[in-house]
Amino acid sequence: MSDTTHIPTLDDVARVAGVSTATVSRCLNEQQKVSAKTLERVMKTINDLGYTPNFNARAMAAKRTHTIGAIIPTMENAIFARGLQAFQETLHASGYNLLVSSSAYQPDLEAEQIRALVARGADGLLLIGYERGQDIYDYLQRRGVPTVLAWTSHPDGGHASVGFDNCAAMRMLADRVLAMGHRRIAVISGIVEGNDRAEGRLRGIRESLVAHGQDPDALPVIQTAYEIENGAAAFETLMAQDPRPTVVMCGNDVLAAGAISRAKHLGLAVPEDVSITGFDDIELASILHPTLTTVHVPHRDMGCIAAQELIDMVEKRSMGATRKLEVSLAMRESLRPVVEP
Amino acid sequence: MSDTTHIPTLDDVARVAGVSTATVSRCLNEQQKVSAKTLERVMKTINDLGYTPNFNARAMAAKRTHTIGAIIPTMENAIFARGLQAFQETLHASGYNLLVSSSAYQPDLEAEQIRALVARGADGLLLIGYERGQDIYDYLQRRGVPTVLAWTSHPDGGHASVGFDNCAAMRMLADRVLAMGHRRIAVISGIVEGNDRAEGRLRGIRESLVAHGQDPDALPVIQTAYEIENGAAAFETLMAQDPRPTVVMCGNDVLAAGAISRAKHLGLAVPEDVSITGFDDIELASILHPTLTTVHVPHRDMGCIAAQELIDMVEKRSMGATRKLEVSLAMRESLRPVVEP
DNA sequence: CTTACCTGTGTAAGCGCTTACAGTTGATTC
DNA sequence: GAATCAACTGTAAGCGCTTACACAGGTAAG
Repeated sequence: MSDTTHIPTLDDVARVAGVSTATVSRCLNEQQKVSAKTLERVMKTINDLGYTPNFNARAMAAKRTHTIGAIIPTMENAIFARGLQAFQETLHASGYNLLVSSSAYQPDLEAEQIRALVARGADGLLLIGYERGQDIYDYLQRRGVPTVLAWTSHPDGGHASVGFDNCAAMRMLADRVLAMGHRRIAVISGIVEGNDRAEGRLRGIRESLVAHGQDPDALPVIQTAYEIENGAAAFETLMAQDPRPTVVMCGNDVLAAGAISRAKHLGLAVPEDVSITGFDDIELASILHPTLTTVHVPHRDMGCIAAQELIDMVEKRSMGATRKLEVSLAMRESLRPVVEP
Repeated sequence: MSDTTHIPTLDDVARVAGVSTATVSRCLNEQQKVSAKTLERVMKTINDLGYTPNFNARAMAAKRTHTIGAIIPTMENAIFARGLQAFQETLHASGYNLLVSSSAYQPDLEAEQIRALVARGADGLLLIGYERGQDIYDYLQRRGVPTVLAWTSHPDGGHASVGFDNCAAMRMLADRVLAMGHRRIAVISGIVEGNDRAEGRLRGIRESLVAHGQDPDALPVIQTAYEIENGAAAFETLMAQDPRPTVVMCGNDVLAAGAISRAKHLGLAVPEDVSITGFDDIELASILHPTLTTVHVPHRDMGCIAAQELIDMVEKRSMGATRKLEVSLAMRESLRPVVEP
């Protein structure tokens, strides 16, 4: 046996089956255009030879890849896992494949990955949030790549998007916190720069303060990357103030998990000594001790709808709509009313 | 402005810059073969035109993609996140891109994705575990695709692999559990069928029991998919036995997190009423309450080494070695000695 | 018996790159 | 001054597919 094993091509199949390459191609892509007899013979040959179509050649000739690209800010924690899973499942059901990249919250890396996915021939793209350079939107438009923005709700509906209003959502939670009598609020926020979701959430708290006659500029805020350890460190810093905050509102559940963990180390009881809130309602939120009060985001719905929207744009060249989903509060143990002294 | 915007190709660049396509290609791939003057002019043209090379055409002509594929069983939880992140970073540093798919622990889906990645021209593959059909290994060999197996240590070193001995690792933990006086052990295992890691871990416990003169067949075991909720449900079932186990050993940290959460709901104190152990030492393990005693796996090292190994195999056509990493016990609060009655 | 049409198949022209090979030029050597 | 060579650059042949178009043969309609 020679070691120069030949990888079978469509030509090989055609030759062995005694038909033209066009017919083999039709057997693969448009079976109804081929007679039953020919189809059977060709399929048998394909099997015998162990032939697999070359994806790149296919993409090149057809100018279609049935591939959708998605770029998410991080894969390290579960923030996007559930939504992306639903996105993937919906795509798969319609015969599309998903290619995922992580941008590590770096705009230039995201730009690079967008170009890479487009260069690979992605039929459409899913991006998180709306805040990015106009040049990127121009590029996407020029290349004619349908794009859906998720996890956000674009202020002026210039783009197709599926998400929710981060600001209004967090404001709803802050309203509740204030209604419970909390007046000394501190915040652990994600990095706001270049992240419209984090910015919106923080703004929601400030707006709520204003509506309740509080001074938003007096609000203690620490911005930090979404990692458990960062949440823990920020919590400790915030609790060193005098007087201590009665509640620490976190930009997401991961930061909140860090805060709760550190509270325990510091000998602080949650919620007796200090209340803590999160955002996202990932699985983690309900197994923490205490269970975490947070904003519930319909991740699976978001993923499904985004996929449907994108497929529609790809196949019908439609414009793509703006879909706004409702969020709700998940009231659990980690938040409770201020006790009068 | 017409709406039939043309996407610039290498030909366009060549024409505008007044050189041949070969020269443009050289500017992109082997700059040292081009004169400084030509290079500058071509690069300027590329910029002016906003040209991006077509990945598929490139892959086709060069028969190289600088892309590595990885198929992991799940993206839903963080089990593989850290290792994969390290894998990705190491690849990136050497100019390779990573394509990730999730097989959802389904062997046939994994097979399908292997073919898909090979069809896309992946230069190499990372797979988790060694247990899969011989046909897949044959296929990979025939296509000449270098492959590294990770998260496992293949019994007979027929394949390149980077991992650890799941059986020995879990046995080490079980030895410790037994040394602490526990005799009523129960196990929440991952699904063993088609998962050599889960099988090895379970076997490790049994081997330890035998070594300590216990009957391995009397061990209560529940097999379930790696999800928090499943761990919780299994825990409740196991604790319904009479007499109750004094320790519940879990196949990984995710199951353990579910067990701890359910223990709280049932009013059982951990570790006072029952000890719980995990496996993997993901970030979650140290923020649980109580903190989780588990087996620490060097995920980052594993990812880095796997990447280096794979690149070496791709570029030097080397055979690929078998690398076995050491694991250690992370002794935390959730496990404690049995208290004499 | 034409004419028209439908079904199934083949021919061949690309898709946008890379690269072996073949020049062309100017500098260097004897 | 001819020969040699190095440094660039161009020509053109694919890479493995899809698909517009052409064509053959059979059926139905006039």
